[in-house]
Amino acid sequence: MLDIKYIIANLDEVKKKTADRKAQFDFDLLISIDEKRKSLQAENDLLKSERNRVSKEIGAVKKAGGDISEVQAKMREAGDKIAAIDIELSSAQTEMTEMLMTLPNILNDEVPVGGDEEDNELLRTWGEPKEPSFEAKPHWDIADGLGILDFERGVKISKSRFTAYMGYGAKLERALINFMLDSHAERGYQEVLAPYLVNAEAMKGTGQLPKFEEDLFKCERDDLYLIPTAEVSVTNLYSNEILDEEALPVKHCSFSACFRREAGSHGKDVRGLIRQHQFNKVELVKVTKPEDSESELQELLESAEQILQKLKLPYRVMTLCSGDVGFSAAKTFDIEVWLPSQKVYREISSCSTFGDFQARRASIRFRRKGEKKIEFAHTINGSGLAVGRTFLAILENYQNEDGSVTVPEVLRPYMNGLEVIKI
RNA sequence: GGAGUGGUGGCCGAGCUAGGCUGAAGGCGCUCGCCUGCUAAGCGAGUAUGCGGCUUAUACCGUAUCGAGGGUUCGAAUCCCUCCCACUCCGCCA
Repeated sequence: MLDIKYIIANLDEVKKKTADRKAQFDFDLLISIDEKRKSLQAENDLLKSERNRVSKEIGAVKKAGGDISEVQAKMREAGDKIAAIDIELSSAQTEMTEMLMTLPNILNDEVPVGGDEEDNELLRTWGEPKEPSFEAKPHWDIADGLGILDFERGVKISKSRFTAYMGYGAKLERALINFMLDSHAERGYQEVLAPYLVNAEAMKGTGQLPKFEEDLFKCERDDLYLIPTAEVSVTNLYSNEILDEEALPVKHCSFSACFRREAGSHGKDVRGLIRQHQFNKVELVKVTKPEDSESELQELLESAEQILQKLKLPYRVMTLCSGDVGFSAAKTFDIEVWLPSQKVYREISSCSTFGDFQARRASIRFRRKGEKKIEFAHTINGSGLAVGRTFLAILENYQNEDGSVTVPEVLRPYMNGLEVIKI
């Protein structure tokens, strides 16, 4: 959420940045609601002030045995008026907040202006895409051959886009999770295991609600939502808190299953593990001071990249353009891993800084040592990495001509020393 | 799911069946100052947040907030209603 005061003071900039995203927003309406809200409050405060003053007097007079019936009647009228304004005021406040909750974050200046992912900019590339001497198979064929993924049975017990991992498949997935968590822990990230079901407040805090309800799985009768990413649960651990400066930066790594309805992506990536309703992910989450957020974002990006480097998987890093940056983010880097079967790079991580956007929504604040003033923190997060996509990238990049898959060296300690997955 | 207890400031904890002087006693913690050879103790002062106003470095003023929402009242932490949450016991269950 943006600060209404900031919006008013920097209206042109905010309008331009919103337009760069190709987002629609009625700023005139917002401003008029805000003005209405302020004048209502001024009027209301004045009346309440008067009421408080007179009420105290009434108490004193009554105690002294004086007559209060006349003032009482007058105050009754004042009370009615206050009640009426209260209703108007709170509806203006609600209206304003609801509007603000649908306004996307302001993009950082470095974000390239562009329409869609075609306009994303290449930041760097790591590793050489290997050219196998044979025709690279897609991961679903490899997995089928090895019996490590059971797409049919996954669908049988649930629905499409749900998959069962079998045998070494399950083990490889688990190895990846542990490997990733251990790697991040070495870099100072504290591990967190948080709830997968969260309330609407948490979803509003990180920006999934109110705008993107259709993307979420909801447990209607309990009024809880399945998290689409651990970002939601981990970031919101600090909601409505005022942190000590020394507690910053908060650095967490968190494994979770993630649940996404993938509304609007029917027919996309229907085969294989690329786009599942449920997938595993190790998420990195930071809460920082404003002045540290840029360097902490870079560090977080490197933390995500090191996983691919250790796994020796070729990748590239893209700076998302204005049209492709998500609603809550101020700037985003995507890491894309090489997939030999499709000969393309596919997203495997998304690392973003949110400025104080989420912190305002979730009310995550901090106080500098010796200062009285409270400031909003900055939040940062990124996948480190999407485990399912890492799994499939390994199958494709480490596949051998005979259908077996070599286990990346760094994973072998997590696989009881297994070097090759074969039939 | 059944029965019971309870939700007050960073924490503990008064106040809540006599509704006003209680943003809220007291204690702890913390901050600053004093004192002290050092530490401890002691002494003094301070110590919630949102919104609005005014300044804009502070300060200050108004208002709201004692789980949430609503009601009664001139006035509610205190009375009434609804909901939420936590804890204990029973049941169930990993």
